[in-house]
Formats: sequence, C-alpha cells, structure tokens
Amino acid sequence: MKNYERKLMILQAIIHSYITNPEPVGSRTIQKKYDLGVSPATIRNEMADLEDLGFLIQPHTSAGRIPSDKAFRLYVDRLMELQQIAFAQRRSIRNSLLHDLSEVEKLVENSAKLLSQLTEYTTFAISPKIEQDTLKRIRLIPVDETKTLVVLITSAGIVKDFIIRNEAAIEENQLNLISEFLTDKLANTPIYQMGYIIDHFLMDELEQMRFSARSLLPMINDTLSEINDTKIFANGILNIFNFPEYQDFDRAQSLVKFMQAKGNVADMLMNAGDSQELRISIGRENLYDVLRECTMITATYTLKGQTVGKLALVGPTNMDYSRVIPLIRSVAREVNEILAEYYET
Amino acid sequence: MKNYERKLMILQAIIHSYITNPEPVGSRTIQKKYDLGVSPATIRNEMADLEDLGFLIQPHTSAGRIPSDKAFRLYVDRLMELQQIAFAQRRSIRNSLLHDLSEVEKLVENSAKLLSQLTEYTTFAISPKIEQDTLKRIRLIPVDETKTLVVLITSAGIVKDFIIRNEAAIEENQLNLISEFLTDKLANTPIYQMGYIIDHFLMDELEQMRFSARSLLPMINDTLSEINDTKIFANGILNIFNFPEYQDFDRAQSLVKFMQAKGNVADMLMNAGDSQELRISIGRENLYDVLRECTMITATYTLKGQTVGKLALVGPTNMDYSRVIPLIRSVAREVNEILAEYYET
DNA sequence: TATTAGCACTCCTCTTAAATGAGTGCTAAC
DNA sequence: GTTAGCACTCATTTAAGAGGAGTGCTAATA
Repeated sequence: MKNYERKLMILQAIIHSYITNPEPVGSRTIQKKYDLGVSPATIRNEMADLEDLGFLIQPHTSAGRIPSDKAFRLYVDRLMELQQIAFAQRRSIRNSLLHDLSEVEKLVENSAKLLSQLTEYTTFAISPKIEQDTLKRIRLIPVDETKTLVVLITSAGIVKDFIIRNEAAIEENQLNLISEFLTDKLANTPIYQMGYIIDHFLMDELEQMRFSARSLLPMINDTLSEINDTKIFANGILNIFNFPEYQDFDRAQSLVKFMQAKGNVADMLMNAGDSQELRISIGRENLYDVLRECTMITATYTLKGQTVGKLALVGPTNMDYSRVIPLIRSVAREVNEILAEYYET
Repeated sequence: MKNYERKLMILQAIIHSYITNPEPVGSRTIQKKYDLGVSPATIRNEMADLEDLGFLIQPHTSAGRIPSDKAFRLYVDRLMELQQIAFAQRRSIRNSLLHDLSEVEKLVENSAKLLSQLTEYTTFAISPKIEQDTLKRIRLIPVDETKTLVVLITSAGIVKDFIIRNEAAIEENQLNLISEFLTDKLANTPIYQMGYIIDHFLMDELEQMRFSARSLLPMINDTLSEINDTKIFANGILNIFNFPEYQDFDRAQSLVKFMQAKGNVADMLMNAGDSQELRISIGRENLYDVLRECTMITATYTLKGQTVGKLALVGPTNMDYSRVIPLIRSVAREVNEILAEYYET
C-alpha cells in the first residue's frame, strides 16, 4: 500500500468536512467539496483502505464514513494547521486576565471563564490546595457592636475573611492587641494547624483579653477547609447542549450530571499530569466512558516550578481543533506569564 | 347552572390528576381515580360546562382536558390544601440559613440555593443595591512588599476587600496611619461618592503620606460598582429540563437562555411588588411570553421596613403547589426572622 | 329534571409497508 | 492505477391503515 500522500489528503478532507458539519462523509461529497483530481470511485477505494487502517468508521453500510478517534489523533498530531491568534486578540486575552489579580485562585478561575466565552465550550479550572501554606497575618476589624471581621493572609498571598459575632462589644484598641497577639503567636504556622493551636494553647490568654475565641474556632475551621479544599470552577456546562452529538436529551443530561459531580472532573484534572504542554485526550482515550465522544484539552499553570492550577476544556471530538487549541494555548501562556510577572516574589 | 359544589370537586380532581401526571384527563379516569359517585357521562357534562367557563382546555377533540391558567389560579386561591411543614424541616431550613450570616447578600443567596434543593425547581435571588449605604471603615493591611489588602466596611455591614499593588513597600505603621486618615475623612460618605472625594480632595495628602492612591482608585471604583450592582443569583436552571412541558429540546433551551439573561429575571423580580405576601403568577399572567407555561412565585425579604432582597421560584404551571408554596413560605419566613434577629441593629 | 347507558364520531398515535435516496463495493473497461 | 457503471444495502421519509382514548349527543331511566 503506497501513495500515503493521497490517503492523508483524503483523510484530512474527511476530517475537515466532519468538523465543519458533523455528518458521515461520502465519496462524492469529498470530490465536490475538495478538488483532489480523482473520481469518487478512487476516493471510495482509498476510504476502504483508511477504514481498514482504523481511521474511518462506517455507521452503517449505506452511510458515509466518520473519522475515528485515531483519525482525530493523527489530525491533531500531524495534519492540522493551527490558526494564528491575532495580536489584538492576544492583547485582549491578557487584559481580561489582568483585571483581577487579587488571588492566584481568582486568576485561574477567570482564565477558565474567559476560555469558555471564547470557545463556547465547557471549561474547568482547578486550584490545588497548598498544603504547606502558612499564616502570615491575622487581623480583627470591628464591624459593629456585635460583629468582628477577621482577615487572614497566608504566605501564598491568599486572603480570606469572615465575620464572627461577639457577645459584648470589644474596643478597637483591644482588637488590635488581639490581632497582634494572634499574628505573633501564629505567624508561620501551617494553616491546617491553626485551629488546633488556638484551641489548645491560646484559649486562656485570649479569654484574659476578654476575647471569646470560642466563636472564632468554628469559622476558622470552615475557612481553613475552604482554603484547603481543592476548588473546581465550571463554566458553560450548558454549552454541552450545543454539541452536535448531544442533541439527544438523555445523553446530554448524563454528561451534564457527570460534569456537575465535581469530583469526577477534579480526578481527571489531577490525573492529567503536570507537563507544560497541552494535553489532549480524544474520545475513548479519556479515562471515563461518558466522555467517549468528547475531547478534553488540559493546560497547566506553573509558578516557581510548582503546579498552581489547571485549565481544561471539554468539547465534542469533532471540535474545531485548529481554532480551539491556539485559544487555550494563548490563555495558558498569558496566565503563566502573568503568574511569573506578578506573583514570583 | 347550579350545584357548583360538584363542579369544583370535579375540577379539583382534574387538577390533582394533572399535577400528579401531566396528561389530559378524561372522564373515566376521574371516575376511577376519584370516587365522586357519578358516572363518566355526568362528569363529561360537567366538564363541558367547566370548559365553557374557561377552566378546562381540550387539546383536541378526542383528548381529555387539561386545567387552564384560570383553573390553577382558582386552585391556588381557593381549592388547594397546603401541606404542613414538619417542625423538623423548619428547623433544618433555619439551620441551613444560619450557617453563613456574614452578609445579607449571602443570606439571600443561600436561601435561594436551599429552596432550589428542596423543591428541585429553578430559583432566583436578588439583592437590590443599597443606594444610601455609606462607608463605615476602611483598613489597609500589608500582604507583602508590593501588595496591600484594602478592606471596606459599609454602614449596611457589607464587607468588600481587594488587593492593590504599590510601587514601593509601605510600612505597616504608615498603612495604619493612612487607614485612620481615610476612615476619618470618608466615614459616613455615601459609597458612590468615595472615588470622587479621594480623587479630588485627598490625593495630595495621600501623596504626602507616600501613598500612591492612583492604584487605589480604579479598584475602589470596581468594588463600588460591584456593591452597587444589583446582583442576581440563579440556581438549578438545569431543572428546567425536568419540567414535563419542556421535554422538547428547543423549547427548554429557549427558556434556559431566557433565564440566563439575568436582566430579564431581574426585571420581573423588581416588578413583582414589595408585598410581604407571596406573589404567584401563573402561566400567561406572567409578564413574559416565554413563561406562558410556567408559574413564578415571589417572596420579599424585608429589614426595617425596607426591601432587602427577593426570592423567586420558577416551575411548570402544574407544579405541586400544595408542597411548593409551604416550602417557599417557610424559607421566606425564616429569612425574615433571621434578618430581624441578627441585622436589626 | 337529573342521571346515565349506548353509540357514532373524532383525531391522535402506533404499526406496517412501500418509496426514496445516499452511499457503498465490485466488476470490467480504459 | 483509475474510473464508469451498476447492483445492492439500509436509514429515512411518506402513506395508509388499525387501534384506542375520549368526546358529544340521544334516548331511556329513576
């Protein structure tokens, strides 16, 4: 079997046709839409070969053929030509991302939201918990007689605040003293130990300062678990209903259910490796069977050599790779650059 | 036409049947399922009368009949018997709501989330902007050399924070001085004027304190618009796909699109009046035609005589009113009680 | 006078059968 | 090696008919 050139051209034409409109492609269609200088009969012969090689699938005898996962894999690895991202668009991506740099987590979250808007597919973002994060500063600020705002700043620069209620009013000076005391005692303590230390070692002293630390503890613990929780953000889950393969109600719904059970997606993302390069899983290459007709593309965000987040896009296997890949790559690159620029210190 | 008693009983039976399973109800079904002691022929005659009166609709000659909006209106106003909410459930609703009282907005948001879980319908919450809110306290806290956390507390108890970047490190003492200065100058200033005042009156003094207030302004303005933005929270939009009338893909999708365009829902909620009582719009009573087959139930949250939020539930016109209404009523009551208890001051 | 049995009639839905047509695979000729 | 020609396959569309749920009317009954 020689003349691979032509086979590849035909395969590429079929894939292109199927991406443009997701219906089985027949030999005549190829001849008409892509001028390859050969007759449908020849194309048919080549298609039969391509089917034998596992690149094409025939839904039934008298239908055209659709590209297999293997075909898309070849397409992504070899055949496709990536679209250029205009400078203006790159600029605009960057500007969107710069908008809120308050926390790394926010940046990661926003990048996924942006990507979903750009591609009209479903995206996910994940910020892994930072096990070694320590407390940097704790500050109590009066809100009114019975409410105090507690602000925690961690060494990773994460800011969390919550309001606690105190039985009696506490003066501002007193709160400042307590803030200093707590910061002094707890600075550099791993976040996950804070609750324990307050409970076992600082309670008495706090009571002496007339501060009822009891109300502090549960909120601190809530906040900690929030910080430690690997949070996952989903965007555009409803876009699934636009996938051509999911016009069927029940299938779409089962996919939506799967996506909304955040554990699944977190799992997949965690398993996607930490490579700097994009990772692309096509169809049955995916870990989960529900995704057998989806492609998932994953990018990793790195700061000081550490993975600080991941970005994923889920779309139909016949998504327009040449458009989508440059987009996710751009977003990922901008995020990584912003991380290096603003969070290195 | 006398003997309204029996007509009402038959109507009630039809509505009950249609709520239980959303298919046209025939005379025989009524006879079998609800023992009214009359023959199908008699029921048929009554049904013909009820149709003339506008309470029933016949999809086509040989189908049964379905209740009209007018019938559901009558049902809601007169016929239905509300289910009792068990004490335990009320308790559990209250506990869920008590979980996070940090901001009124959060409470409102959580109440909608809870209601969506309880009813498995779509819910919305809205917190109107508080025009007259003034600044109570502003506090700058160092995060690291180039980042400063700004915490704003308003008279309504809303806490917002954001991180700004400063060119050079600023000492903590200095930040405290600036905090005091700003709080002193800006306390009791309406939130929406803050940016203007800093820009026009405080800039020089801040510069003297070696504080580059330039970076503060855009962030403050962002935050303000966030505070002022009437935010709307949607929950369980996907539940629309469970509505029996929306098994049709395109219809469901157009409703989903409508719901996601938050302006629409905000509009409806704002137009729903501020009455303490539930407001129920059935089918074509709704302002928007997309909702012609939905019922929207709205509750209002009040604090010190002022409307501080609204809660809405959207479901199919044939929802189980006797179950849903007590639920939304319970949630609304608990929220109002919590507001009175914890936020009166 | 109110109720009901009986029955013809309507019209949706389900089933079956045939027509259509897109596309293939094979053969034989170029 | 390529291609025209043609028989063949099979999903989809169209048409027709059977089935059935439910009504409305009439006439008989209590």
